Amino acid sequence: MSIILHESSSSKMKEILIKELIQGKEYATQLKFMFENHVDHSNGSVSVKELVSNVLRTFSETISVMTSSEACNFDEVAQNHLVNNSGEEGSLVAASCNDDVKSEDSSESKKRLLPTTKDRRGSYKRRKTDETRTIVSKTIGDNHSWRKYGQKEILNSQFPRSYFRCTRKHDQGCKATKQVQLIEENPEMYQITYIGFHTCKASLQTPQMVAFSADTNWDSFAVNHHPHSKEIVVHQDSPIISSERPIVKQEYPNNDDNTTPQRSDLTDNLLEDNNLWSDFKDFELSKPATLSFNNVAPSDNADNVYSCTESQNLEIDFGLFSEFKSLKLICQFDDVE
DNA sequence: AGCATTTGACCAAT
DNA sequence: ATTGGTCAAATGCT
Repeated sequence: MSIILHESSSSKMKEILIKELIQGKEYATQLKFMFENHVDHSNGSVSVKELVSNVLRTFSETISVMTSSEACNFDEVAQNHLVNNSGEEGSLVAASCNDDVKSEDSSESKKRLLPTTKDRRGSYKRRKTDETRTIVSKTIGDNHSWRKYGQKEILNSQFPRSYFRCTRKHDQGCKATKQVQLIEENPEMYQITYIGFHTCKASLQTPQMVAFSADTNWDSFAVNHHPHSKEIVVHQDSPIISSERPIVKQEYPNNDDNTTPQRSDLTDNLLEDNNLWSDFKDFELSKPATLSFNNVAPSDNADNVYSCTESQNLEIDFGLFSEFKSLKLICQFDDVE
Protein backbone atom coordinates (compact mmCIF):
# COMPACT_ATOMS: atom_id res chain seq x y z
CA MET A 1 0.00 0.00 0.00
CA SER A 2 1.54 3.19 -1.00
CA ILE A 3 -0.02 6.53 -0.62
CA ILE A 4 1.40 9.92 -1.05
CA LEU A 5 -0.82 12.75 -0.25
CA HIS A 6 -0.61 15.93 -2.14
CA GLU A 7 -2.68 18.91 -1.28
CA SER A 8 -6.02 17.30 -0.94
CA SER A 9 -5.28 15.15 2.01
CA SER A 10 -8.87 15.17 3.07
CA SER A 11 -10.24 13.23 0.18
CA LYS A 12 -7.37 10.83 0.40
CA MET A 13 -8.04 10.32 4.01
CA LYS A 14 -11.64 9.59 3.29
CA GLU A 15 -10.50 7.13 0.69
CA ILE A 16 -8.30 5.42 3.19
CA LEU A 17 -11.11 5.22 5.68
CA ILE A 18 -13.41 3.74 3.12
CA LYS A 19 -10.82 1.20 2.13
CA GLU A 20 -10.37 0.31 5.72
CA LEU A 21 -14.09 -0.23 6.11
CA ILE A 22 -14.19 -2.34 3.00
CA GLN A 23 -11.37 -4.38 4.39
CA GLY A 24 -13.31 -4.85 7.55
CA LYS A 25 -16.29 -5.99 5.61
CA GLU A 26 -14.13 -8.51 3.82
CA TYR A 27 -12.95 -9.90 7.08
CA ALA A 28 -16.51 -10.18 8.28
CA THR A 29 -17.54 -11.89 5.08
CA GLN A 30 -14.76 -14.41 5.45
CA LEU A 31 -15.84 -14.99 8.97
CA LYS A 32 -19.40 -15.55 7.92
CA PHE A 33 -18.27 -17.98 5.27
CA MET A 34 -16.26 -19.93 7.75
CA PHE A 35 -19.16 -20.24 10.10
CA GLU A 36 -21.66 -21.11 7.44
CA ASN A 37 -19.48 -23.75 5.91
CA HIS A 38 -18.10 -25.01 9.16
CA VAL A 39 -14.64 -24.43 7.93
CA ASP A 40 -12.02 -25.97 10.08
CA HIS A 41 -10.11 -22.88 10.74
CA SER A 42 -7.59 -24.52 12.96
CA ASN A 43 -5.62 -25.57 9.95
CA GLY A 44 -6.46 -22.71 7.76
CA SER A 45 -4.27 -19.81 7.03
CA VAL A 46 -6.54 -17.44 8.79
CA SER A 47 -8.12 -18.31 12.06
CA VAL A 48 -11.47 -17.14 13.30
CA LYS A 49 -9.77 -15.42 16.10
CA GLU A 50 -7.59 -13.57 13.67
CA LEU A 51 -10.52 -12.54 11.57
CA VAL A 52 -12.51 -11.38 14.52
CA SER A 53 -9.69 -9.30 15.77
CA ASN A 54 -9.17 -7.90 12.30
CA VAL A 55 -12.78 -6.90 12.09
CA LEU A 56 -12.77 -5.34 15.47
CA ARG A 57 -9.57 -3.53 14.84
CA THR A 58 -10.66 -2.26 11.49
CA PHE A 59 -13.84 -0.78 12.77
CA SER A 60 -12.47 0.58 15.94
CA GLU A 61 -9.65 2.29 14.15
CA THR A 62 -11.93 3.76 11.60
CA ILE A 63 -14.36 4.96 14.18
CA SER A 64 -11.54 6.39 16.14
CA VAL A 65 -10.23 8.30 13.18
CA MET A 66 -13.63 9.53 12.18
CA THR A 67 -14.52 10.53 15.66
CA SER A 68 -11.42 12.54 16.11
CA SER A 69 -12.00 14.20 12.79
CA GLU A 70 -15.44 15.38 13.60
CA ALA A 71 -14.36 18.64 14.99
CA CYS A 72 -12.05 19.35 12.17
CA ASN A 73 -12.62 19.54 8.56
CA PHE A 74 -10.07 17.66 6.54
CA ASP A 75 -9.13 20.43 4.22
CA GLU A 76 -8.91 22.89 6.99
CA VAL A 77 -6.45 20.70 8.70
CA ALA A 78 -4.17 20.47 5.80
CA GLN A 79 -4.40 24.16 5.42
CA ASN A 80 -3.66 24.80 9.02
CA HIS A 81 -0.77 22.52 8.79
CA LEU A 82 0.71 24.77 6.20
CA VAL A 83 0.13 27.80 8.27
CA ASN A 84 1.44 26.39 11.45
CA ASN A 85 4.47 24.80 10.00
CA SER A 86 5.63 27.66 7.98
CA GLY A 87 8.01 28.41 10.75
CA GLU A 88 11.13 26.71 11.76
CA GLU A 89 10.48 23.26 12.94
CA GLY A 90 7.81 20.72 12.91
CA SER A 91 6.94 18.05 10.55
CA LEU A 92 5.05 15.83 12.81
CA VAL A 93 3.52 18.82 14.28
CA ALA A 94 -0.03 19.76 13.94
CA ALA A 95 -2.12 22.69 14.75
CA SER A 96 -4.38 22.34 17.65
CA CYS A 97 -7.81 21.13 16.93
CA ASN A 98 -10.76 22.05 18.95
CA ASP A 99 -11.53 19.32 21.29
CA ASP A 100 -15.11 19.14 22.08
CA VAL A 101 -15.99 17.20 25.04
CA LYS A 102 -18.69 17.17 27.57
CA SER A 103 -18.66 18.57 30.95
CA GLU A 104 -19.36 17.82 34.49
CA ASP A 105 -16.95 17.06 37.30
CA SER A 106 -15.90 19.28 40.04
CA SER A 107 -13.04 18.18 42.13
CA GLU A 108 -14.09 20.10 45.14
CA SER A 109 -11.10 20.60 47.25
CA LYS A 110 -10.68 22.88 50.09
CA LYS A 111 -11.01 26.43 49.06
CA ARG A 112 -8.62 28.89 50.38
CA LEU A 113 -9.22 32.47 50.96
CA LEU A 114 -6.85 34.34 48.81
CA PRO A 115 -6.03 37.89 49.50
CA THR A 116 -7.46 40.17 46.93
CA THR A 117 -4.35 40.98 45.10
CA LYS A 118 -3.86 43.80 42.76
CA ASP A 119 -0.95 42.16 41.08
CA ARG A 120 -0.89 41.40 37.43
CA ARG A 121 -2.37 37.96 37.64
CA GLY A 122 -3.78 36.59 34.52
CA SER A 123 -2.01 39.10 32.41
CA TYR A 124 -1.01 37.31 29.31
CA LYS A 125 -1.32 37.11 25.61
CA ARG A 126 -3.17 34.22 24.17
CA ARG A 127 -0.74 32.41 22.07
CA LYS A 128 -3.06 31.37 19.40
CA THR A 129 -0.77 32.38 16.64
CA ASP A 130 2.11 30.47 18.04
CA GLU A 131 3.01 27.18 16.65
CA THR A 132 1.03 24.57 18.38
CA ARG A 133 1.21 20.88 17.96
CA THR A 134 -1.31 18.54 19.35
CA ILE A 135 -0.66 14.94 19.96
CA VAL A 136 -2.46 12.16 21.69
CA SER A 137 -0.53 9.89 23.92
CA LYS A 138 -0.93 7.50 26.76
CA THR A 139 1.73 9.31 28.65
CA ILE A 140 2.60 12.88 29.11
CA GLY A 141 6.25 12.40 29.72
CA ASP A 142 8.97 13.60 27.48
CA ASN A 143 12.56 14.58 27.75
CA HIS A 144 11.79 17.96 29.05
CA SER A 145 11.29 19.16 32.52
CA TRP A 146 7.95 20.79 33.07
CA ARG A 147 6.36 22.60 35.89
CA LYS A 148 2.67 22.73 36.32
CA TYR A 149 1.42 26.24 36.71
CA GLY A 150 -2.28 25.88 36.39
CA GLN A 151 -5.31 23.75 35.90
CA LYS A 152 -8.69 24.69 34.56
CA GLU A 153 -12.04 23.14 34.23
CA ILE A 154 -12.85 23.40 30.59
CA LEU A 155 -16.30 24.05 29.36
CA ASN A 156 -17.95 20.93 28.03
CA SER A 157 -15.02 18.90 29.09
CA GLN A 158 -15.16 16.15 31.56
CA PHE A 159 -11.54 16.48 32.43
CA PRO A 160 -9.62 19.50 33.52
CA ARG A 161 -6.82 20.89 31.46
CA SER A 162 -3.44 21.21 33.05
CA TYR A 163 -0.93 23.82 32.09
CA PHE A 164 2.78 23.28 32.13
CA ARG A 165 5.70 25.47 31.43
CA CYS A 166 9.31 24.59 30.92
CA THR A 167 11.16 24.60 34.20
CA ARG A 168 13.83 26.63 32.53
CA LYS A 169 11.50 29.41 31.82
CA HIS A 170 13.11 31.65 34.33
CA ASP A 171 16.75 30.78 34.18
CA GLN A 172 16.90 30.34 30.45
CA GLY A 173 13.84 32.13 29.29
CA CYS A 174 12.45 29.06 27.62
CA LYS A 175 8.94 29.79 26.49
CA ALA A 176 7.75 26.30 25.78
CA THR A 177 4.49 25.35 27.38
CA LYS A 178 2.18 22.47 27.06
CA GLN A 179 -1.39 21.73 27.92
CA VAL A 180 -2.50 18.30 28.91
CA GLN A 181 -5.99 16.97 29.06
CA LEU A 182 -7.52 13.55 29.19
CA ILE A 183 -9.54 12.68 26.17
CA GLU A 184 -13.11 12.09 27.02
CA GLU A 185 -13.71 9.44 24.42
CA ASN A 186 -10.64 7.63 25.53
CA PRO A 187 -9.67 8.55 29.07
CA GLU A 188 -6.55 6.49 28.84
CA MET A 189 -5.12 8.91 26.40
CA TYR A 190 -4.00 12.43 26.80
CA GLN A 191 -4.30 15.17 24.35
CA ILE A 192 -1.16 17.17 24.70
CA THR A 193 -0.79 20.50 23.05
CA TYR A 194 2.65 21.95 22.81
CA ILE A 195 2.85 25.66 22.44
CA GLY A 196 6.07 27.24 21.45
CA PHE A 197 9.37 25.53 21.19
CA HIS A 198 12.08 24.88 23.67
CA THR A 199 14.93 27.26 23.56
CA CYS A 200 16.56 25.98 26.67
CA LYS A 201 19.83 24.13 26.52
CA ALA A 202 18.48 20.94 27.89
CA SER A 203 16.43 20.39 24.83
CA LEU A 204 19.17 21.28 22.47
CA GLN A 205 21.38 18.54 23.59
CA THR A 206 18.85 15.87 23.23
CA PRO A 207 19.84 13.34 20.64
CA GLN A 208 17.62 13.28 17.65
CA MET A 209 15.47 10.45 16.61
CA VAL A 210 16.62 8.18 19.32
CA ALA A 211 13.43 6.33 19.70
CA PHE A 212 13.33 5.39 16.11
CA SER A 213 16.49 3.52 16.47
CA ALA A 214 16.86 0.00 17.60
CA ASP A 215 15.68 0.85 21.06
CA THR A 216 12.27 1.50 19.84
CA ASN A 217 9.75 -1.15 20.35
CA TRP A 218 7.57 -0.67 17.38
CA ASP A 219 5.26 -3.35 18.46
CA SER A 220 4.27 -1.34 21.38
CA PHE A 221 3.00 1.68 19.63
CA ALA A 222 2.04 3.18 16.43
CA VAL A 223 2.26 6.71 15.37
CA ASN A 224 -0.75 7.94 13.68
CA HIS A 225 -1.11 11.34 12.35
CA HIS A 226 -4.61 12.25 11.50
CA PRO A 227 -4.21 15.11 9.19
CA HIS A 228 -7.83 15.94 9.27
CA SER A 229 -7.86 16.16 12.98
CA LYS A 230 -4.55 17.83 13.14
CA GLU A 231 -3.47 15.40 15.70
CA ILE A 232 -0.78 12.95 16.16
CA VAL A 233 -1.78 9.87 17.97
CA VAL A 234 0.91 8.18 19.87
CA HIS A 235 0.20 4.80 21.23
CA GLN A 236 2.57 3.71 23.87
CA ASP A 237 2.73 0.97 26.33
CA SER A 238 4.24 2.99 28.99
CA PRO A 239 2.71 3.73 32.32
CA ILE A 240 -0.47 5.59 32.21
CA ILE A 241 -0.97 8.62 34.20
CA SER A 242 -4.10 10.51 34.57
CA SER A 243 -5.87 13.12 36.44
CA GLU A 244 -8.36 13.27 39.21
CA ARG A 245 -5.90 11.95 41.69
CA PRO A 246 -3.25 13.42 43.82
CA ILE A 247 -0.44 14.44 41.69
CA VAL A 248 2.55 12.30 42.23
CA LYS A 249 5.93 12.79 40.86
CA GLN A 250 6.65 10.24 38.28
CA GLU A 251 9.94 9.18 37.02
CA TYR A 252 10.74 7.62 33.75
CA PRO A 253 13.87 5.71 34.27
CA ASN A 254 12.76 3.07 31.90
CA ASN A 255 9.54 1.69 30.84
CA ASP A 256 9.74 -1.22 33.12
CA ASP A 257 7.34 0.20 35.54
CA ASN A 258 4.07 -1.32 34.64
CA THR A 259 2.94 -1.60 38.14
CA THR A 260 2.20 1.82 39.36
CA PRO A 261 0.53 3.91 36.83
CA GLN A 262 -0.55 6.39 39.38
CA ARG A 263 -2.85 8.47 37.42
CA SER A 264 -1.36 11.47 38.94
CA ASP A 265 -0.21 12.64 35.63
CA LEU A 266 0.09 16.16 34.68
CA THR A 267 2.87 16.48 37.10
CA ASP A 268 6.20 17.88 36.60
CA ASN A 269 9.47 16.25 35.91
CA LEU A 270 8.14 13.68 33.60
CA LEU A 271 11.52 13.14 32.25
CA GLU A 272 13.46 10.54 30.52
CA ASP A 273 10.64 8.89 28.83
CA ASN A 274 12.74 6.80 26.63
CA ASN A 275 10.31 6.07 23.99
CA LEU A 276 8.79 7.52 20.96
CA TRP A 277 7.53 10.37 22.89
CA SER A 278 10.88 11.94 23.26
CA ASP A 279 11.23 11.92 19.58
CA PHE A 280 8.29 14.09 19.05
CA LYS A 281 9.82 16.50 21.36
CA ASP A 282 12.98 16.33 19.40
CA PHE A 283 11.16 17.09 16.26
CA GLU A 284 10.54 20.45 17.61
CA LEU A 285 14.12 21.23 17.08
CA SER A 286 14.51 19.74 13.73
CA LYS A 287 14.09 21.26 10.40
CA PRO A 288 11.08 19.89 8.62
CA ALA A 289 13.04 18.66 5.69
CA THR A 290 15.29 16.66 7.89
CA LEU A 291 12.60 15.26 10.04
CA SER A 292 11.51 12.52 7.82
CA PHE A 293 12.09 9.11 9.13
CA ASN A 294 13.20 8.03 5.73
CA ASN A 295 16.61 6.92 6.65
CA VAL A 296 15.99 6.03 10.16
CA ALA A 297 15.11 2.49 9.41
CA PRO A 298 12.79 2.18 12.31
CA SER A 299 12.06 -1.43 12.49
CA ASP A 300 10.78 -4.37 10.64
CA ASN A 301 7.32 -3.28 11.41
CA ALA A 302 7.55 -0.08 9.60
CA ASP A 303 7.93 -0.60 5.98
CA ASN A 304 6.62 1.45 3.19
CA VAL A 305 8.06 4.72 4.08
CA TYR A 306 7.34 7.46 1.68
CA SER A 307 8.61 10.89 1.88
CA CYS A 308 9.39 14.01 0.09
CA THR A 309 12.10 16.52 0.38
CA GLU A 310 10.20 19.70 0.62
CA SER A 311 9.89 21.54 3.82
CA GLN A 312 6.19 21.25 4.22
CA ASN A 313 5.77 17.70 5.11
CA LEU A 314 2.97 15.97 6.77
CA GLU A 315 3.83 12.59 8.00
CA ILE A 316 1.27 10.01 8.67
CA ASP A 317 1.94 6.63 10.02
CA PHE A 318 -0.82 4.18 9.52
CA GLY A 319 0.55 1.73 11.93
CA LEU A 320 -2.88 1.50 13.36
CA PHE A 321 -4.28 0.13 10.22
CA SER A 322 -2.33 -3.00 10.11
CA GLU A 323 -1.22 -4.84 13.09
CA PHE A 324 2.38 -5.40 12.30
CA LYS A 325 3.10 -3.14 9.50
CA SER A 326 3.00 0.52 9.39
CA LEU A 327 2.76 2.81 6.52
CA LYS A 328 4.16 6.20 6.76
CA LEU A 329 2.69 8.90 4.71
CA ILE A 330 4.69 11.96 4.28
CA CYS A 331 2.63 14.51 2.56
CA GLN A 332 4.00 17.32 0.63
CA PHE A 333 2.37 20.63 0.18
CA ASP A 334 3.74 22.39 -2.77
CA ASP A 335 1.73 25.51 -2.66
CA VAL A 336 3.01 26.90 0.53
CA GLU A 337 2.77 30.56 0.87
C1' DA B 1 13.72 24.90 54.36
C1' DG B 2 13.15 24.65 49.78
C1' DC B 3 10.79 23.22 45.99
C1' DA B 4 6.49 21.58 43.64
C1' DT B 5 1.55 21.68 43.29
C1' DT B 6 -3.02 23.53 44.00
C1' DT B 7 -6.37 26.74 43.12
C1' DG B 8 -8.86 31.21 43.10
C1' DA B 9 -8.08 35.59 41.06
C1' DC B 10 -7.09 38.23 37.26
C1' DC B 11 -7.71 39.57 32.67
C1' DA B 12 -7.14 39.09 27.42
C1' DA B 13 -9.52 37.08 23.83
C1' DT B 14 -13.70 35.82 21.85
C1' DA C 1 -20.63 37.97 29.21
C1' DT C 2 -18.04 34.01 28.92
C1' DT C 3 -14.00 31.28 28.35
C1' DG C 4 -9.59 29.91 29.18
C1' DG C 5 -4.47 31.04 29.97
C1' DT C 6 -1.50 32.81 33.56
C1' DC C 7 -0.19 34.39 38.07
C1' DA C 8 1.05 33.75 42.70
C1' DA C 9 -0.25 32.85 47.66
C1' DA C 10 -1.26 28.96 50.17
C1' DT C 11 -0.39 24.44 50.84
C1' DG C 12 1.89 19.98 50.37
C1' DC C 13 5.83 17.16 50.04
C1' DT C 14 10.51 15.63 50.77
